[in-house]
Order: sequence, then C-alpha cells, then structure tokens
Amino acid sequence: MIDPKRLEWEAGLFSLLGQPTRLKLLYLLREGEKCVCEIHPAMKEDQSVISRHLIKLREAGLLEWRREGVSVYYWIAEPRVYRMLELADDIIRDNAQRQAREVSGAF
Amino acid sequence: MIDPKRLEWEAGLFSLLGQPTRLKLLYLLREGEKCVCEIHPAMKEDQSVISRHLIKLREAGLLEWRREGVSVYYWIAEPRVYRMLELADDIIRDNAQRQAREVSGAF
DNA sequence: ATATTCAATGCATTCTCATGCATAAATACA
DNA sequence: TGTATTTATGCATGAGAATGCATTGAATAT
Repeated sequence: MIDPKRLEWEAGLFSLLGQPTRLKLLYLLREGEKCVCEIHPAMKEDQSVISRHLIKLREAGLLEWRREGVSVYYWIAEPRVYRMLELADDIIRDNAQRQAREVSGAF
Repeated sequence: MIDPKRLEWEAGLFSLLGQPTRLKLLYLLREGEKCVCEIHPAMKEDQSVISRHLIKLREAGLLEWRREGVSVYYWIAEPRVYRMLELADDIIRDNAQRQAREVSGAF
C-alpha cells in the first residue's frame, strides 16, 4: 500500500493550495517579488491574515522571503505550483464543459 | 485581478485532494474499477466514511460510477489527477532535499 | 413477502482552520 | 531614548469538515 506519510505530505500540499486567499497570494506573486505592504492593500483580508498565509506558504517551501528594513519581501520559490494551478484549471474547465453537455442532453 | 469564482473552484479541487483518505482512494482506483465492497476492507475507515468520500470525488467529476446489483463500482474519470499527484510528489521530494541540504549547512 | 447484502444518509461529536482584534516584535528615524 | 512604520503573534470566535454509530434505502434471492 501507499506510505501513509506520503499521503499526509501530499494532502498537506494540496490543502495549502485549497484556500482561495492563498491561491490569490500565489497569483499576485506571479508578477514578481512583493513586500507585505504591497500585498496587503491588494486584498480584503486583515494584515494578520495575510501574514499568516504567507508564512504558511513559505514554511511549505513555496515562497522565499527577505527582510529589508521594516519591510518583508516574498517571492515564489517553487514555480511548479503554477503548473498545478494550470492543471487544475484544465480539469475544472473540461469538467464544466462535460456537465453542460450532459445537462443539455446532447451527450 | 483573478476571478474570485475561479479561485473558489481551484481551491475546491485542491481541498478535495487535500485529504489523505481521498488520496488513498484515488491510488486504490488507479489499479482499475472497484466496488465499495472491495475498497472498504482495504481501508481502516468506516464504510460510511468511504462512501461519503467516494461521493464527493464523483460529484467533483474525478470518479465515475455504476451500479451492478447491490454493488456500486467506482473508477477514475479524470486521469489527470495523477499528474497532479506526481507533480506534488516532485515538489515535496525536492523540497525535502533542499531542506536537508540547508540543515547540513552545505547549501 | 421476507430476509440478506451492500451502499448511502441522519445525526451528534470532535477537530482543524480561517478570521479579526489587540498587542508585541523588529527596524528605522528623529 | 522615544516615536513611527511594518510585520508577526496571542487569543477568542466561528465555520466547515471528517468521523463513527445507527438507520434507512436499494437490489437481489429464497
């Protein structure tokens, strides 16, 4: 059988991506390095919330960070996450199409 | 900005994969179509739990199903999930290596 | 019709996680 | 040293999800 630890790790990574706010952060950082002071105004959530999500992402190795004065800059450390996002989009899109076809009866 | 609905859908798919029991189900079904009566004994969770997870996966379009007598058979409807699992594994593995290197100081 | 088998659902419980407010910590500047 | 700015943390709250038990529902066979 599959190693339970592997299942846990995989699930951990997917759970990390299973959160709209974190996904939005990843999309934001796709544009390049940004400090929290830039990220925060671009989102509706509290600053503390943003901070926590960023920390989670960096602890998972998806982000890298750097302190510059009082500011903290984050950037993408693992570009392959975007391939996962694209794959997810593909699956979601095709699924929607298939369901639309089924509903219309023209399957 | 990114469409919030898209974020929700993506997060929904990732959340679905962010659960060890569901991942295990996907790995099991990689071997081919199986009925719940085969799946259930292969796992430690209650039958009701298995049933619920399978239903979630099929409602998301990842599984297909068929009833044969009293038995219900499930199989993979979206093989691209395995691409996602492999990608996740790659990321996790490389991350572990990198962290090991950092800890050992030989970065 | 009854009994049997397999899968799904109702319900209560537990647990995790996200969130926001207030506060602390870190850094720079006057 | 004190003050201002930016980011992180402590804490309480609430929402959602997973789980197990008991029961119902669906299909078949006797």
